[in-house]
Amino acid sequence: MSTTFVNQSCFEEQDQIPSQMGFFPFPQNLTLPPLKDFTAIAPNSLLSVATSSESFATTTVKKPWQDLTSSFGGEGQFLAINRSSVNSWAWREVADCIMGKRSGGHEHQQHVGVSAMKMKKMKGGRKVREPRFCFKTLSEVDVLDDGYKWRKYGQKVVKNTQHPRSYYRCTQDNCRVKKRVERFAEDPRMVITTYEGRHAHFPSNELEESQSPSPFTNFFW
DNA sequence: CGGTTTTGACCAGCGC
DNA sequence: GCGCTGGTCAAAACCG
Repeated sequence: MSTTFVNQSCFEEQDQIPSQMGFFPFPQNLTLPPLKDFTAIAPNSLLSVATSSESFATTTVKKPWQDLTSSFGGEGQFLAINRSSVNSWAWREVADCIMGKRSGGHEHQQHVGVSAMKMKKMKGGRKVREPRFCFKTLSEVDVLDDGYKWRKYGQKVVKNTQHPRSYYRCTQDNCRVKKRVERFAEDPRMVITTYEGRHAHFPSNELEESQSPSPFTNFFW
């Protein structure tokens, strides 16, 4: 099973990040709030989404974190992107781009730049690929707390990089979601996190809390 | 003692 | 076919 092309494609896309773009530091304390329904991502991070084996899109997160946290009722000190495939401005931008139905709506374009490109085709085109997305975050911590429990099952030094790539699998039974974590070769301050697959359950730390579930949890990653 | 991490071996895909 | 590379396995080590 070859799984090389997604990452490579993502990396190619980073050339399209505006050179003047600055990166905000990822907050040190990830304590509040827990990232139950959201995946933490710093402003100006690069978010790449792959929804099929055919294509993926990359969006640069530029919206001030205040806008997002207020619109989602959060109080945290960091930007969070809803994992849902709906109700997420960034996700919609990406989805529209992939579906090729990008239309007039210029409001969003003030905040988000989107680009998309074709992935390499699988040989034979037979294999079905899990949906996946990856994003870059400026962080001293390699593994960001996303609310799920992960078990490390491998580590590999990839070519032309000093930092190893780590492989994690969701510990939940019957959940085949995987993620990769690595340092960005051109800027080791940045962490690239790639998720593959969809969780068939809620985040583990959500079960321990008696809070009412978020309206977004119908579509979790 | 059970779950997690480490780490070398193994395997499959790809390019030459 | 062969070598390179990335992804996974699995046994041993580690840890609470």
